[in-house]
Amino acid sequence: MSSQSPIVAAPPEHVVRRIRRLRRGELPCDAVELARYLIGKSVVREFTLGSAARRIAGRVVETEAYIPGDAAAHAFIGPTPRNRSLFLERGHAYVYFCYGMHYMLNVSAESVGIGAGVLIRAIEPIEGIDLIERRRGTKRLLDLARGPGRVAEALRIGPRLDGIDLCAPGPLWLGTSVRGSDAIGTSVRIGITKEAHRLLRFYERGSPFVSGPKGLSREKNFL
DNA sequence: CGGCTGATGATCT
DNA sequence: GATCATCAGCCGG
Repeated sequence: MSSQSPIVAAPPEHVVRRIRRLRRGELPCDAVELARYLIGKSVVREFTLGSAARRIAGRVVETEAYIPGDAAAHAFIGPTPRNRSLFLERGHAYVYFCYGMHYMLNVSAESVGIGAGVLIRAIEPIEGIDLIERRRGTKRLLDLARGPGRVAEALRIGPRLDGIDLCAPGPLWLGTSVRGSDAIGTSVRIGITKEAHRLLRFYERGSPFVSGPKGLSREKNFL
């Protein structure tokens, strides 16, 4: 596989329509387990464009867990106005602004009052690809949502979605997987300096939609 | 393909 | 004033 266009086909519309919203009870009540669980699941964005209802959906292929007591986690310093969504019951969105220009989507983990989350680092676009291309300003499929900043831009996620329930009907929710997922690889997390040795990044093995240095997503990381 | 860097602003010390 | 859970663009091999 080189720099040529990848052999990846989005599922046809009738398959995509089968996505069912995940109930909160289906989400593991543990950030690490949740991070693994979310690989292969769907993220669905619903919004109106002009007067038309539109939908964008993707398949999660890469996550990172930020666990209680983790110095690299935003929740580590305790609740603040910025990170309060991390302390919500599992399955809520924590959206924050980083590096002055990117938003990032996390799914709160654990139970109420415990600050933990799962960063969605990459998704494979499966529905509304034309809308994503327009928003992202590129037609390169692999660049549409590879990396957490790109995920948020692809899904039109901004500060207004911070704190919303991802297990309820609304503009953004988690759904079942549209296709069986491959084995899950593990590695250190990307872009942090504290707690850098912890193996809390998870990704779908072999997926070209996964972000980060190639060496982090190789065979050797499969346990 | 890999490595480097400037952009750009909220949050916290 | 430093520190970011980043990205696009540019440069070299």
